[in-house]
Amino acid sequence: MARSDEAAAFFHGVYTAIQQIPHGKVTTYGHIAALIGTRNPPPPLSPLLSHLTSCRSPVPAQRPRQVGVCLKHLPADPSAPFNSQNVPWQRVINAKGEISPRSQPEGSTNQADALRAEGVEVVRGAMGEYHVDFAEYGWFPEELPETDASP
DNA sequence: GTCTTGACCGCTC
DNA sequence: AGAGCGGCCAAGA
Repeated sequence: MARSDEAAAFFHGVYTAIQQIPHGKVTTYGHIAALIGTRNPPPPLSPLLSHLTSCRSPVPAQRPRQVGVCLKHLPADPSAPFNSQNVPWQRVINAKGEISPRSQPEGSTNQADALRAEGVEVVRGAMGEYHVDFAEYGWFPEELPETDASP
């Protein structure tokens, strides 16, 4: 199994998990990674990924960073299976409940605007950072819901 | 080929 | 209570 397949499976899992986020709700990069790790070894995911998840703690805590990379590489092409239009990347924020000020400051602003458009109350911090209240808008399911009814 | 960086998280000082 | 550091995986130069 080439690592590219592992990466593809990881990307697929990340995008699929993000698509499960309900409208008007937000979650964290870490939780997305946790969902993929907590999820039982599914057929699409190769055994190596499962091994990595079970090797250490039940949930590897270093995946979240890669989740951000996945979103970074999220194609904007509508024809792609997963694109910025199908995947609500805007509903993913960091564990501090804030929008990471990544490279382009406009990106965070756009993300905050998109969240507000969904009815999410985004509070701007004193340092210009955007904060979202998890207690009201957080979405942290234990596992991914079985949307796909084809076992 | 190798090296550095990155939309992060948790623990430690 | 606040700030700093290490660690993991993958893409880009």
